[in-house]
Amino acid sequence: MPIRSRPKPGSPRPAEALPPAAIADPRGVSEALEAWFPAAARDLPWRRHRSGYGALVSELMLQQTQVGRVIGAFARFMERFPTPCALAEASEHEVLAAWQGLGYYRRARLLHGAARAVRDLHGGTVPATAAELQALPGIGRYTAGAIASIVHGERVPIVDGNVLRVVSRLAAHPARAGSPPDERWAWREASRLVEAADRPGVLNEGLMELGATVCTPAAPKCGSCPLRAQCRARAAGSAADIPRPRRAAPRRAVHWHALVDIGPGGVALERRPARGLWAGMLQPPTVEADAPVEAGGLERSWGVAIREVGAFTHVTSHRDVHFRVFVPAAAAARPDADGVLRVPAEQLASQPLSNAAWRVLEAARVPVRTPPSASAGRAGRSAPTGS
DNA sequence: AAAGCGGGGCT
DNA sequence: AGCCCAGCTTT
Repeated sequence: MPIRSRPKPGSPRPAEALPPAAIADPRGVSEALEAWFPAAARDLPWRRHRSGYGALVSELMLQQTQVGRVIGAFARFMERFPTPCALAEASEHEVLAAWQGLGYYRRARLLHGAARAVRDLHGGTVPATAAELQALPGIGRYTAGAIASIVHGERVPIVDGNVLRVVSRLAAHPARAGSPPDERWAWREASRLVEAADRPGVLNEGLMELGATVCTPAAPKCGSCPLRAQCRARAAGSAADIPRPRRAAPRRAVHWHALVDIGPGGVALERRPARGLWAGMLQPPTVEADAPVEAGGLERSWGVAIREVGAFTHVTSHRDVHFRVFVPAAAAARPDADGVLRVPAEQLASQPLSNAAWRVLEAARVPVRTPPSASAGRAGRSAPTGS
Protein backbone atom coordinates (compact mmCIF):
# COMPACT_ATOMS: atom_id res chain seq x y z
CA MET A 1 0.00 0.00 0.00
CA PRO A 2 1.40 3.39 -0.92
CA ILE A 3 2.32 5.48 2.09
CA ARG A 4 2.34 8.79 0.29
CA SER A 5 -0.80 10.11 -1.31
CA ARG A 6 -0.46 11.77 -4.66
CA PRO A 7 -0.55 15.58 -4.33
CA LYS A 8 -3.55 17.28 -5.81
CA PRO A 9 -2.78 18.81 -9.20
CA GLY A 10 -1.66 22.35 -8.82
CA SER A 11 -1.26 22.26 -5.06
CA PRO A 12 2.15 23.69 -4.09
CA ARG A 13 4.42 21.43 -2.07
CA PRO A 14 7.49 23.04 -0.47
CA ALA A 15 10.57 20.85 -0.57
CA GLU A 16 10.96 21.01 3.22
CA ALA A 17 7.51 19.55 3.68
CA LEU A 18 8.23 16.35 1.75
CA PRO A 19 7.40 13.35 3.88
CA PRO A 20 10.43 11.17 4.58
CA ALA A 21 11.00 8.22 2.30
CA ALA A 22 9.69 4.87 3.41
CA ILE A 23 10.24 1.21 2.60
CA ALA A 24 7.72 0.43 -0.11
CA ASP A 25 6.92 -3.20 0.61
CA PRO A 26 7.63 -4.26 4.20
CA ARG A 27 5.98 -7.65 3.77
CA GLY A 28 8.02 -8.44 0.67
CA VAL A 29 11.20 -7.46 2.49
CA SER A 30 10.44 -9.57 5.54
CA GLU A 31 9.52 -12.61 3.46
CA ALA A 32 12.70 -12.40 1.39
CA LEU A 33 14.92 -11.80 4.39
CA GLU A 34 13.43 -14.56 6.53
CA ALA A 35 13.89 -16.97 3.63
CA TRP A 36 17.48 -15.87 3.08
CA PHE A 37 18.87 -15.77 6.60
CA PRO A 38 18.79 -19.43 7.70
CA ALA A 39 20.92 -20.48 4.73
CA ALA A 40 23.24 -17.48 4.83
CA ALA A 41 23.87 -17.26 8.58
CA ARG A 42 27.50 -17.42 9.63
CA ASP A 43 28.39 -20.06 12.18
CA LEU A 44 29.08 -17.92 15.25
CA PRO A 45 29.70 -19.24 18.77
CA TRP A 46 26.69 -17.52 20.34
CA ARG A 47 24.42 -19.00 17.66
CA ARG A 48 25.34 -22.59 18.56
CA HIS A 49 23.35 -22.76 21.78
CA ARG A 50 20.88 -19.95 22.23
CA SER A 51 20.48 -18.73 25.79
CA GLY A 52 19.58 -15.47 27.42
CA TYR A 53 22.92 -15.35 29.20
CA GLY A 54 24.95 -16.15 26.09
CA ALA A 55 23.04 -13.47 24.20
CA LEU A 56 23.60 -10.99 27.02
CA VAL A 57 27.35 -11.55 27.01
CA SER A 58 27.73 -11.60 23.23
CA GLU A 59 25.56 -8.53 22.68
CA LEU A 60 27.48 -6.49 25.26
CA MET A 61 30.74 -7.54 23.63
CA LEU A 62 29.43 -6.71 20.17
CA GLN A 63 28.49 -3.13 21.03
CA GLN A 64 30.74 -1.02 18.80
CA THR A 65 32.99 -4.02 18.27
CA GLN A 66 33.40 -6.15 15.17
CA VAL A 67 32.39 -9.80 15.17
CA GLY A 68 35.89 -11.10 14.51
CA ARG A 69 37.24 -9.55 17.66
CA VAL A 70 34.46 -10.97 19.83
CA ILE A 71 34.62 -14.64 18.82
CA GLY A 72 37.66 -15.63 20.87
CA ALA A 73 36.83 -13.34 23.78
CA PHE A 74 33.29 -14.76 24.02
CA ALA A 75 34.51 -18.35 24.31
CA ARG A 76 37.05 -17.47 27.00
CA PHE A 77 34.55 -15.35 28.93
CA MET A 78 31.82 -18.03 28.90
CA GLU A 79 34.27 -20.65 30.08
CA ARG A 80 35.44 -18.41 32.90
CA PHE A 81 31.95 -17.22 33.90
CA PRO A 82 29.50 -19.92 32.72
CA THR A 83 26.38 -18.53 34.44
CA PRO A 84 24.99 -15.17 35.52
CA CYS A 85 25.63 -16.09 39.15
CA ALA A 86 29.25 -17.04 38.45
CA LEU A 87 29.74 -13.63 36.88
CA ALA A 88 27.86 -11.86 39.66
CA GLU A 89 30.09 -13.39 42.29
CA ALA A 90 33.37 -12.54 40.56
CA SER A 91 35.28 -9.39 41.51
CA GLU A 92 35.33 -6.38 39.21
CA HIS A 93 39.08 -6.90 38.89
CA GLU A 94 38.54 -10.40 37.46
CA VAL A 95 35.81 -9.23 35.07
CA LEU A 96 37.95 -6.38 33.74
CA ALA A 97 40.84 -8.80 33.25
CA ALA A 98 38.61 -11.08 31.18
CA TRP A 99 37.62 -8.05 29.07
CA GLN A 100 41.25 -7.19 28.23
CA GLY A 101 41.75 -5.90 24.71
CA LEU A 102 38.06 -5.47 23.86
CA GLY A 103 38.01 -1.78 24.72
CA TYR A 104 35.09 0.26 26.07
CA TYR A 105 35.79 -1.28 29.45
CA ARG A 106 32.74 0.35 30.95
CA ARG A 107 30.78 -2.38 29.17
CA ALA A 108 32.48 -4.97 31.37
CA ARG A 109 31.52 -3.11 34.52
CA LEU A 110 27.96 -2.71 33.28
CA LEU A 111 27.71 -6.39 32.35
CA HIS A 112 28.96 -7.23 35.83
CA GLY A 113 26.21 -5.04 37.25
CA ALA A 114 23.65 -6.66 34.97
CA ALA A 115 24.67 -10.12 36.21
CA ARG A 116 24.24 -8.98 39.80
CA ALA A 117 20.80 -7.58 38.98
CA VAL A 118 19.88 -10.88 37.32
CA ARG A 119 20.98 -12.75 40.44
CA ASP A 120 19.28 -10.39 42.91
CA LEU A 121 16.09 -9.46 41.04
CA HIS A 122 15.44 -12.34 38.62
CA GLY A 123 16.55 -15.43 40.52
CA GLY A 124 19.63 -15.92 38.38
CA THR A 125 17.76 -16.20 35.07
CA VAL A 126 18.19 -13.51 32.41
CA PRO A 127 14.71 -12.01 31.85
CA ALA A 128 12.96 -12.66 28.55
CA THR A 129 11.09 -9.44 27.77
CA ALA A 130 12.57 -6.34 26.19
CA ALA A 131 11.09 -4.15 28.91
CA GLU A 132 12.76 -6.12 31.72
CA LEU A 133 16.02 -6.40 29.82
CA GLN A 134 16.23 -2.69 29.17
CA ALA A 135 16.06 -2.05 32.91
CA LEU A 136 19.41 -3.85 33.37
CA PRO A 137 22.68 -1.87 33.43
CA GLY A 138 24.27 -1.50 30.02
CA ILE A 139 21.17 -2.66 28.13
CA GLY A 140 19.61 -0.06 25.85
CA ARG A 141 16.80 -0.34 23.36
CA TYR A 142 18.88 -2.13 20.75
CA THR A 143 20.39 -4.78 23.05
CA ALA A 144 17.10 -5.43 24.84
CA GLY A 145 15.31 -5.87 21.53
CA ALA A 146 18.00 -8.12 20.12
CA ILE A 147 17.92 -10.54 23.07
CA ALA A 148 14.12 -10.53 23.40
CA SER A 149 13.46 -11.06 19.69
CA ILE A 150 16.30 -13.41 18.74
CA VAL A 151 16.22 -15.65 21.82
CA HIS A 152 12.53 -15.41 22.74
CA GLY A 153 10.74 -14.31 19.57
CA GLU A 154 9.28 -11.09 20.96
CA ARG A 155 7.99 -8.77 18.23
CA VAL A 156 10.16 -5.72 18.89
CA PRO A 157 12.36 -3.81 16.43
CA ILE A 158 16.10 -3.31 16.63
CA VAL A 159 18.32 -0.66 15.03
CA ASP A 160 22.09 -0.79 15.07
CA GLY A 161 24.57 0.47 12.51
CA ASN A 162 23.82 -2.42 10.19
CA VAL A 163 20.05 -2.02 10.32
CA LEU A 164 20.26 1.74 9.85
CA ARG A 165 22.29 1.16 6.70
CA VAL A 166 19.96 -1.52 5.30
CA VAL A 167 16.69 0.33 5.89
CA SER A 168 18.00 3.68 4.68
CA ARG A 169 19.18 2.04 1.45
CA LEU A 170 15.90 0.15 1.00
CA ALA A 171 14.06 3.47 1.16
CA ALA A 172 16.82 5.48 -0.59
CA HIS A 173 16.68 7.77 2.42
CA PRO A 174 20.06 9.51 2.84
CA ALA A 175 20.18 9.12 6.62
CA ARG A 176 23.16 10.22 8.67
CA ALA A 177 24.32 7.94 11.46
CA GLY A 178 24.05 9.70 14.78
CA SER A 179 21.37 12.12 13.58
CA PRO A 180 18.48 11.89 16.05
CA PRO A 181 15.74 12.46 13.43
CA ASP A 182 17.27 9.86 11.13
CA GLU A 183 17.65 7.40 14.00
CA ARG A 184 13.98 7.87 14.91
CA TRP A 185 13.06 7.32 11.28
CA ALA A 186 15.08 4.08 11.21
CA TRP A 187 13.31 2.78 14.33
CA ARG A 188 9.96 3.42 12.66
CA GLU A 189 11.00 1.59 9.53
CA ALA A 190 12.48 -1.31 11.50
CA SER A 191 9.21 -1.47 13.39
CA ARG A 192 7.23 -1.70 10.15
CA LEU A 193 9.43 -4.58 9.03
CA VAL A 194 9.15 -6.53 12.27
CA GLU A 195 5.38 -6.01 12.32
CA ALA A 196 5.22 -7.60 8.88
CA ALA A 197 7.45 -10.55 9.80
CA ASP A 198 6.44 -14.15 10.46
CA ARG A 199 9.38 -14.67 12.86
CA PRO A 200 10.57 -11.39 14.40
CA GLY A 201 13.87 -12.79 15.62
CA VAL A 202 14.78 -14.20 12.22
CA LEU A 203 13.86 -10.93 10.55
CA ASN A 204 15.96 -8.91 12.99
CA GLU A 205 18.98 -11.15 12.84
CA GLY A 206 18.62 -11.27 9.05
CA LEU A 207 18.74 -7.48 8.87
CA MET A 208 21.99 -7.44 10.82
CA GLU A 209 23.51 -10.33 8.94
CA LEU A 210 22.67 -8.70 5.62
CA GLY A 211 24.29 -5.48 6.75
CA ALA A 212 27.40 -7.32 7.93
CA THR A 213 27.93 -9.53 4.89
CA VAL A 214 26.07 -8.13 1.83
CA CYS A 215 24.81 -4.59 2.43
CA THR A 216 28.26 -3.46 3.55
CA PRO A 217 29.30 0.18 3.99
CA ALA A 218 31.59 0.21 0.97
CA ALA A 219 31.08 -1.82 -2.20
CA PRO A 220 27.77 -3.44 -1.25
CA LYS A 221 27.16 -6.75 -3.05
CA CYS A 222 23.88 -5.65 -4.59
CA GLY A 223 24.06 -8.31 -7.31
CA SER A 224 23.70 -11.10 -4.77
CA CYS A 225 21.35 -9.32 -2.36
CA PRO A 226 18.08 -11.07 -1.51
CA LEU A 227 16.41 -7.63 -1.34
CA ARG A 228 17.68 -6.30 -4.67
CA ALA A 229 14.14 -6.21 -6.08
CA GLN A 230 12.88 -4.03 -3.21
CA CYS A 231 15.85 -1.68 -2.83
CA ARG A 232 15.28 1.91 -4.00
CA ALA A 233 18.92 2.87 -3.51
CA ARG A 234 20.03 0.09 -5.84
CA ALA A 235 17.48 1.21 -8.40
CA ALA A 236 18.78 4.76 -8.14
CA GLY A 237 22.42 3.68 -8.08
CA SER A 238 22.92 5.50 -4.78
CA ALA A 239 23.54 2.62 -2.38
CA ALA A 240 27.21 3.46 -1.87
CA ASP A 241 26.29 7.04 -0.86
CA ILE A 242 23.80 5.96 1.83
CA PRO A 243 23.96 6.47 4.72
CA ARG A 244 25.94 9.71 4.77
CA PRO A 245 29.07 9.63 6.90
CA ARG A 246 28.97 10.63 10.52
CA ARG A 247 30.70 13.88 11.41
CA ALA A 248 34.04 12.92 12.91
CA ALA A 249 34.89 14.38 16.31
CA PRO A 250 38.43 15.73 16.47
CA ARG A 251 40.86 13.93 18.74
CA ARG A 252 42.70 15.72 21.54
CA ALA A 253 46.46 15.27 21.94
CA VAL A 254 47.75 14.49 25.43
CA HIS A 255 51.20 13.64 26.76
CA TRP A 256 51.55 10.84 29.26
CA HIS A 257 54.72 9.68 31.00
CA ALA A 258 54.96 6.17 32.41
CA LEU A 259 57.47 4.68 34.86
CA VAL A 260 58.16 0.97 34.49
CA ASP A 261 59.64 0.01 37.84
CA ILE A 262 60.49 -3.67 38.30
CA GLY A 263 61.44 -4.56 41.85
CA PRO A 264 61.77 -7.79 43.84
CA GLY A 265 58.00 -7.89 44.33
CA GLY A 266 57.23 -7.42 40.64
CA VAL A 267 56.14 -4.58 38.40
CA ALA A 268 54.77 -1.46 40.07
CA LEU A 269 51.16 -0.81 39.01
CA GLU A 270 48.47 1.66 40.04
CA ARG A 271 44.72 1.51 39.54
CA ARG A 272 43.11 4.15 37.34
CA PRO A 273 40.13 6.17 38.62
CA ALA A 274 36.64 4.65 38.51
CA ARG A 275 35.54 7.04 35.77
CA GLY A 276 36.96 8.16 32.46
CA LEU A 277 39.45 6.53 30.15
CA TRP A 278 40.36 2.92 31.05
CA ALA A 279 38.35 3.24 34.27
CA GLY A 280 39.41 0.78 36.94
CA MET A 281 42.22 -0.70 34.87
CA LEU A 282 45.81 -1.07 36.11
CA GLN A 283 48.81 0.73 34.63
CA PRO A 284 52.43 1.55 35.44
CA PRO A 285 52.56 4.83 37.41
CA THR A 286 51.73 7.58 34.92
CA VAL A 287 51.98 11.37 34.89
CA GLU A 288 49.25 12.79 32.65
CA ALA A 289 49.66 16.24 31.10
CA ASP A 290 48.60 18.33 28.13
CA ALA A 291 52.25 18.91 27.14
CA PRO A 292 55.51 17.01 27.61
CA VAL A 293 56.94 17.15 31.14
CA GLU A 294 60.68 17.63 31.70
CA ALA A 295 62.66 14.81 33.30
CA GLY A 296 63.23 16.89 36.41
CA GLY A 297 59.51 17.23 37.00
CA LEU A 298 58.99 13.52 36.54
CA GLU A 299 61.81 12.68 38.93
CA ARG A 300 60.32 14.94 41.57
CA SER A 301 56.95 13.32 41.01
CA TRP A 302 58.25 9.77 41.23
CA GLY A 303 61.10 10.37 43.70
CA VAL A 304 63.67 8.49 41.63
CA ALA A 305 66.28 9.22 38.95
CA ILE A 306 65.01 8.04 35.57
CA ARG A 307 66.13 7.08 32.08
CA GLU A 308 63.90 7.21 28.97
CA VAL A 309 63.63 3.90 27.13
CA GLY A 310 60.97 4.45 24.49
CA ALA A 311 58.07 6.46 23.12
CA PHE A 312 54.95 5.77 21.05
CA THR A 313 51.53 7.20 20.32
CA HIS A 314 48.42 5.27 21.29
CA VAL A 315 45.29 6.33 19.38
CA THR A 316 41.78 6.04 20.77
CA SER A 317 38.54 7.40 19.37
CA HIS A 318 38.95 10.69 21.22
CA ARG A 319 42.64 11.11 22.01
CA ASP A 320 46.12 10.81 20.63
CA VAL A 321 48.01 9.69 23.73
CA HIS A 322 51.70 10.41 23.28
CA PHE A 323 53.50 8.07 25.67
CA ARG A 324 57.08 8.41 26.85
CA VAL A 325 58.34 5.44 28.84
CA PHE A 326 60.94 5.64 31.62
CA VAL A 327 62.71 3.24 33.95
CA PRO A 328 64.65 3.98 37.16
CA ALA A 329 68.22 4.95 36.32
CA ALA A 330 69.54 2.63 39.01
CA ALA A 331 68.08 -0.38 40.78
CA ALA A 332 67.65 1.56 43.98
CA ALA A 333 65.01 0.23 46.34
CA ARG A 334 62.57 2.92 47.38
CA PRO A 335 59.24 2.84 49.17
CA ASP A 336 56.23 2.58 46.89
CA ALA A 337 53.77 5.44 46.82
CA ASP A 338 50.28 4.90 48.21
CA GLY A 339 48.10 2.77 46.01
CA VAL A 340 50.98 1.09 44.19
CA LEU A 341 50.82 -2.67 44.01
CA ARG A 342 53.49 -5.10 42.84
CA VAL A 343 52.67 -7.82 40.33
CA PRO A 344 55.16 -10.51 39.27
CA ALA A 345 55.72 -10.50 35.53
CA GLU A 346 54.26 -13.98 35.07
CA GLN A 347 50.97 -12.81 36.60
CA LEU A 348 50.52 -9.76 34.37
CA ALA A 349 48.38 -11.60 31.84
CA SER A 350 45.60 -12.08 34.40
CA GLN A 351 45.51 -8.39 35.37
CA PRO A 352 43.20 -5.76 33.87
CA LEU A 353 45.65 -3.95 31.59
CA SER A 354 44.63 -1.86 28.59
CA ASN A 355 46.44 -2.36 25.31
CA ALA A 356 48.15 0.96 25.96
CA ALA A 357 49.51 -0.38 29.26
CA TRP A 358 50.80 -3.45 27.43
CA ARG A 359 52.58 -1.22 24.95
CA VAL A 360 54.20 0.65 27.84
CA LEU A 361 55.47 -2.61 29.31
CA GLU A 362 56.75 -3.76 25.93
CA ALA A 363 58.60 -0.47 25.41
CA ALA A 364 60.48 -1.19 28.64
CA ARG A 365 61.13 -4.79 27.55
CA VAL A 366 59.32 -6.28 30.49
CA PRO A 367 59.39 -10.05 29.98
CA VAL A 368 55.70 -10.70 29.37
CA ARG A 369 53.73 -12.97 27.18
CA THR A 370 51.48 -11.60 24.48
CA PRO A 371 48.29 -10.04 25.83
CA PRO A 372 45.09 -12.01 25.17
CA SER A 373 43.78 -9.54 22.60
CA ALA A 374 46.63 -10.15 20.18
CA SER A 375 45.18 -13.51 19.20
CA ALA A 376 41.76 -12.11 18.29
CA GLY A 377 40.16 -13.46 15.14
CA ARG A 378 39.84 -11.90 11.74
CA ALA A 379 37.42 -9.17 10.75
CA GLY A 380 33.69 -9.72 10.80
CA ARG A 381 33.10 -8.88 7.17
CA SER A 382 33.95 -12.28 5.80
CA ALA A 383 31.57 -14.04 3.49
CA PRO A 384 28.78 -16.17 4.93
CA THR A 385 29.85 -19.72 5.64
CA GLY A 386 26.52 -21.37 5.07
CA SER A 387 26.06 -20.76 1.36
C1' DA B 1 21.37 17.24 22.30
C1' DA B 2 26.15 16.39 23.00
C1' DA B 3 30.02 14.30 24.97
C1' DG B 4 32.73 10.39 26.54
C1' DC B 5 34.32 5.88 25.90
C1' DG B 6 38.94 1.41 22.72
C1' DG B 7 40.78 -0.87 19.46
C1' DG B 8 41.76 -2.78 15.10
C1' DG B 9 40.90 -3.93 10.23
C1' DC B 10 39.93 -2.23 5.77
C1' DT B 11 40.05 1.13 1.87
C1' DA C 1 44.99 8.65 6.97
C1' DG C 2 40.35 8.19 7.49
C1' DC C 3 36.22 5.40 8.22
C1' DC C 4 33.60 2.11 10.49
C1' DC C 5 32.04 -1.17 13.70
C1' DA C 6 25.66 -6.18 16.78
C1' DG C 7 25.65 1.37 21.50
C1' DC C 8 25.02 3.02 26.16
C1' DT C 9 25.35 6.28 29.91
C1' DT C 10 25.94 10.69 31.73
C1' DT C 11 25.56 15.61 31.65
